Amino acid sequence: MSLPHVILGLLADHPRTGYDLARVIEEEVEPVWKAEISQIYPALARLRREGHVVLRVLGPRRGPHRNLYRVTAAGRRELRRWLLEAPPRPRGRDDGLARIAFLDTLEVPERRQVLRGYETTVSEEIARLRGAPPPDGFRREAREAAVEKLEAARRWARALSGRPSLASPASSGGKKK
Amino acid sequence: MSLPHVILGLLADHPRTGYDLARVIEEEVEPVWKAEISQIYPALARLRREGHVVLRVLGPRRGPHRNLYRVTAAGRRELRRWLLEAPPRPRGRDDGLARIAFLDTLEVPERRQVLRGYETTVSEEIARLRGAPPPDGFRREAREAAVEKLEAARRWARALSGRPSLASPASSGGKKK
DNA sequence: CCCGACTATATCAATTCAGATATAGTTTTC
DNA sequence: GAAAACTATATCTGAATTGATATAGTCGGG
Repeated sequence: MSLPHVILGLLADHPRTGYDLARVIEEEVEPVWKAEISQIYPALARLRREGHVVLRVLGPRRGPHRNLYRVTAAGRRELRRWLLEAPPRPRGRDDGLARIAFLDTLEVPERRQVLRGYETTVSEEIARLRGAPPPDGFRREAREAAVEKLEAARRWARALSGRPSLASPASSGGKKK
Repeated sequence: MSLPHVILGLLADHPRTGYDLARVIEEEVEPVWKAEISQIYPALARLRREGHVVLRVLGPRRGPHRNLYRVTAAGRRELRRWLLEAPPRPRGRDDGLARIAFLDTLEVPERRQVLRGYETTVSEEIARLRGAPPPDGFRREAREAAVEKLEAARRWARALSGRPSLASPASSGGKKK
């Protein structure tokens, strides 16, 4: 849903090849959006069909031929339209938290183990993002926001696994049927 | 990737129908994982093929016939295996933040508008989750974690939109690349 | 000169996900 | 007593996403 617009946003800066887009997305946009190279070529083809980008082939004078994509005026309009549109509800999907949601079925020591595993995964991701060179402009801000979210998750996990008892939290309101 | 395991986790509690699973996922698991009803039936069929659940048909004595699914011992083993497995790196996809990453291309007043839009969307989601009756046990904890993440995003958005200047952030301090 | 690494474009199959639609009985409401 | 809403199962289309693979040129070492 958003990939074509992420591509338009990157191309708004300056023209790029598909391969280049894949690299920039991985290095600079990644925590906020990600895409495999195999997704990018079809997306570019579609953007081209819709007239949002144009393609210039750089002949194979030195190197393999390169397809350089450039945003059109229509592409910039579409980018603008998308930016001003209200974002959809957050997707909310977290493999790590999904595991924690079903911790009831494990013994207490194993619960601790899973929580530590989640904490580790989150910490690794934070370190990875903090270690990488920060992008410029609002791409940096957006990445920062993603890190803040991860740090909130880590704080939460630490607080929970630091609790003396990891008994199944009882329902405070009593059970309904 | 995780949906079959979420289903196993819910069935570990007690047997349920597909429709019931859809309802519980939406009401109790949602911020952490979500699934349309159209995803659940195929997932159940596959779990059945793999011997992780069995199906008992409740004849249409009163009402339409209901397919009640129950976890098998193999299903519980698979659930346990998945719970103890290290979670993958967080997916990191956020439509709202993706917009913010490309704010450079807009005029300053519009940047503020987009930030407010993000803040609103996040706030609405928090309110929705806080308003709904909390689930039991670790499902409640996991939802709480999801809310913490959302609140971190909101704090970040507020801090940014409260800034007097929303000029494109230069590589702060750093002397260019 | 060959090997491996890197740049580059591209396709394929498989899965996941979203949205819509079809059917049918039951319960609630006007 | 008819309409509307709810429970319930199920399928279909299309799009998004993932992971793997194929091709081919350039560049630096050994």
